Amino acid sequence: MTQRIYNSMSERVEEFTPLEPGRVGMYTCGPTVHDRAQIGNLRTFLAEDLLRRQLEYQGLEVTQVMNITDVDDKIITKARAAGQSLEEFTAPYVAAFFRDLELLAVEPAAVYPRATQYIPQMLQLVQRLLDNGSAYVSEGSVYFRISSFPAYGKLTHLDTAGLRSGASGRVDADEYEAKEQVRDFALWKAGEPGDLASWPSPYGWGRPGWHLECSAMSMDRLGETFDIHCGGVDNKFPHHENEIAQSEAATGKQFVRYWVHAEHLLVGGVKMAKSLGNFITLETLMEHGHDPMAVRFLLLTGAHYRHKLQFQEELLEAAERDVSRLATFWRRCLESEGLPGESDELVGLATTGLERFDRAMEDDLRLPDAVAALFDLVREGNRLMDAGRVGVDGARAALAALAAADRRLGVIERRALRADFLSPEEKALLERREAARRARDFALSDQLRDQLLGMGIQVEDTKAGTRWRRA
RNA sequence: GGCGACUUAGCCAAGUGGUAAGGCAGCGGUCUGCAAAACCGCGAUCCCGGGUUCGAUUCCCGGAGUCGCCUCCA
Repeated sequence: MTQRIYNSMSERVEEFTPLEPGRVGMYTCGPTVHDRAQIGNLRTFLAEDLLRRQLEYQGLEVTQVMNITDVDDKIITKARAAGQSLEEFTAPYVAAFFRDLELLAVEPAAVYPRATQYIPQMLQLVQRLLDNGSAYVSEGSVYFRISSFPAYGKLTHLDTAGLRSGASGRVDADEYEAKEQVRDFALWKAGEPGDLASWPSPYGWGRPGWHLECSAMSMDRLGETFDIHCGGVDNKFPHHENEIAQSEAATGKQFVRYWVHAEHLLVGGVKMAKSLGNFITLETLMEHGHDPMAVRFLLLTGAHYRHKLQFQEELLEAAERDVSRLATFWRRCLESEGLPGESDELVGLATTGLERFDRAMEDDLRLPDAVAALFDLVREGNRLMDAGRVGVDGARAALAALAAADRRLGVIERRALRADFLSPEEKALLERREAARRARDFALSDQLRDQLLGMGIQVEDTKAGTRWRRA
């Protein structure tokens, strides 16, 4: 019943034991709000949601912190171009981000601190680093002196001395002139007074370097050593490596105990990214008629979180069928309450099904495997129900197992219970069809059924009577 | 150039030293007035070549291909 999780630092699956029994501190790198999140970003947040839900399922009390980066070069450039303040420019993207999370049933973090609210804490951290010789001031900026931190590179296992600076072709060499060494990174960037992103500091006006905020916020909210730090794989280097350096150099303590990284979402074989122009947002998918629960299901179960996931919009159709199948079975269990049936093979199947699900989840969140157990349960449950061999106990047990799984999966109940109501016109159509069908006027009955389907209502005739659902 | 990951049926994708989950799609049935939902049946020499082993898809070596990171990145 203990959780196992892959730790990027050790490069192996480890047993998870929190620093403080029963409580977990979890920091998750959040969005930089210069644009709408694309679904590759969302995949990472969903993986983090899955981990958090799993830990809570195991009875742990999780304090999750997710930062919002509301000051960085892109934001500054765009805000300046729009003639807006940082706050004005980022507000709509912050709102859109929270809306996406809510649509995807992501459980809210305890706090969402923003970089612009943490300037004092960041400056304190900079001062500590200057005081102990880990940093230096140069031309109004402050840089971290990597040569002072021998463990640098321990997360990504890179030999930074041999790094080919600029190998990615993304860096302008001029940027390095003020540094002692090319690999040193900025803690504080010199700026101009009165600029839309400039704060006073002992080193002059300026703004924080990107890595600094995560160290300042995480240690402020979770302590100088905390349990879990998550993010996308592309944040391992340099972001997380730099966080480790500046945090551990400042405190002399281990910064993070377990590093958890989610893999990329690929499209057409390559990483989905804003800069590549191959990105897609949740909003777009919804405009295409896709259900957010299908998006959640696909991003979470389409592949294990540490594996790349090939996104194709057609896969969402399959995901929709999957979610619908689970939700249909859920409702069928609800409706089975009170049926006589025989007791009750389904009770045992529900138990073993959930055990299989839990076992897979405990082993580094192997959700794709866990879901297979769920589908086995659904198939068996349907089979037994078709045969009239399910009673109250079985239905309840199956429902309980599904609910337990859904505490992690997070799609079944939401889909099963989603607002289902009929407009007066729809209701009238349904009643007319009922009357026609009773009169065995199948031509009219079928025509009305087609009409309803065109309106998104699937009509089903069962032994127990006619029912309907939103297709 | 350095480091790392991946390669399993039409598609997505689990997994194991003893001949391979699940889903979607497809085909054939059952049920239904017809559908829908559901159920039953049908599909894989696990990238290639060596090696270790009684036995490898699973471990080791080599090769091919794809992808990621190497200071914007989830």
